[in-house]
Amino acid sequence: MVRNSAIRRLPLYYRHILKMQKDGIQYTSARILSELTGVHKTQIRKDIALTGLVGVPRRGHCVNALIKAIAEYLNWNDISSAFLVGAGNLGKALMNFDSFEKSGMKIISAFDVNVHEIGVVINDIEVLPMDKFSDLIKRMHINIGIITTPPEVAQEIADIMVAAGIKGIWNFTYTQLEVPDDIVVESVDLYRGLGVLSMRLGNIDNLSDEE
Amino acid sequence: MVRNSAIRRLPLYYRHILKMQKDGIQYTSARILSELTGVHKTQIRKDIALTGLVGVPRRGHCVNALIKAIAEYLNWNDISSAFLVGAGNLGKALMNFDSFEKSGMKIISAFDVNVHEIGVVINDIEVLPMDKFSDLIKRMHINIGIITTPPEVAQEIADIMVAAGIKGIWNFTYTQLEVPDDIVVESVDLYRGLGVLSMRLGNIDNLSDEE
DNA sequence: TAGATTGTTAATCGATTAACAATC
DNA sequence: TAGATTGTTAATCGATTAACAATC
Repeated sequence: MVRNSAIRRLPLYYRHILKMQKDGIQYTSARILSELTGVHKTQIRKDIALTGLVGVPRRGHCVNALIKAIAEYLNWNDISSAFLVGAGNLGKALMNFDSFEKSGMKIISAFDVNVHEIGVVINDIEVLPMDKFSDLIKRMHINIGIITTPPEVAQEIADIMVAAGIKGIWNFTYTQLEVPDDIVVESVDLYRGLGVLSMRLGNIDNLSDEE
Repeated sequence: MVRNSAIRRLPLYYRHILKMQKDGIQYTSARILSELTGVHKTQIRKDIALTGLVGVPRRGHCVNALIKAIAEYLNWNDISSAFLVGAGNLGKALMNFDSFEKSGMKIISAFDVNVHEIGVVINDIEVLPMDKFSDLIKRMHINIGIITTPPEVAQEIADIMVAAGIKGIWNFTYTQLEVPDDIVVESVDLYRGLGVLSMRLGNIDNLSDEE
């Protein structure tokens, strides 16, 4: 079983390597990537090894080959289609992220229950009424469901998505979704990061008070 | 040094305990929280111990005391003021999150370079021109800077924030910010999660192909 | 060749889980 | 009392880092 922590580092390397390609650099090494990202060089070697790419001693890795290997490993070449549910500001923000397509995902349509949002087109993505969701998702080959609704309805939406045959859910609410084991769920819980920020800032204040 | 991983779990318990309070439940236990969150019960005991709260054998922990202890530990009681830079959709989405105030942070003003956004008021937060940023931040007691700009300008904004005396940065771009050691940075990099989702979905497809 | 880098194995570190005495 | 839960110490697990032979 490959560890998620390794998979999470690969997009980081990827962006730096992409920049190197743009700058016309042909070869890079674990040492260089380590300096750029702060990740230990042995870690980087192991992560690259996951992709199956073999490097050249004394020269490092070919930038073009690295890009290809990482994109292939992360399955970023064949793009999954996604439906987004909840076309509020957060939903709209995601619809505006063009570069998701470079990361293996394309948002095809958005859905909302709010009549004021229906018909709105953002970045070529139309907001449709929620009651068309199940019908459309079965007809099209949609793999990913994105949930940007209020937390109270997240589980309900997830259930609808699973019933419609979705394979992966990107959940932007703090609700912990209950889904079958074969469904991949990736959650972004903003409050957890905010806890760290708030807690660490509190410690700084307390320290200076003690001086 | 307290581990970030523990701090990240506390907001999770907090929400479940808050719900218990709402439902009139007076006592809870590590076993119950474990069932709700999926976190191991010993882990939960250790995390609660961090807050300094002592439980009652055979009964568990008092819900009200737990809420108080976690909020205090995460420093969620004294609310830090924040300035947000980048009033696009993502920035607006964050401005609309009222519940951040319950998590120790309040967004006071937003800033943007786009003249069309200036003057816009969202959820009582006004969007001001970026050139007023440094002046205002020095006059008010602002601890947190939120970056929801395009990634290319994130470092520049971070530099301005640090120069203006900000103590913590919540970074929503994938740019890896370079800041002095005493600045707390919490980053939300959407692409890293998308890598996991895409990669795991690819494996599912491959597995079914092999059947 | 000399030296920088790879890839891998071993050691360390930290986080998670198991075990268990103490307690009400 | 009996039994469920706490809090803590010990054991395990996994991830990170160090060490080093192989290579061009």
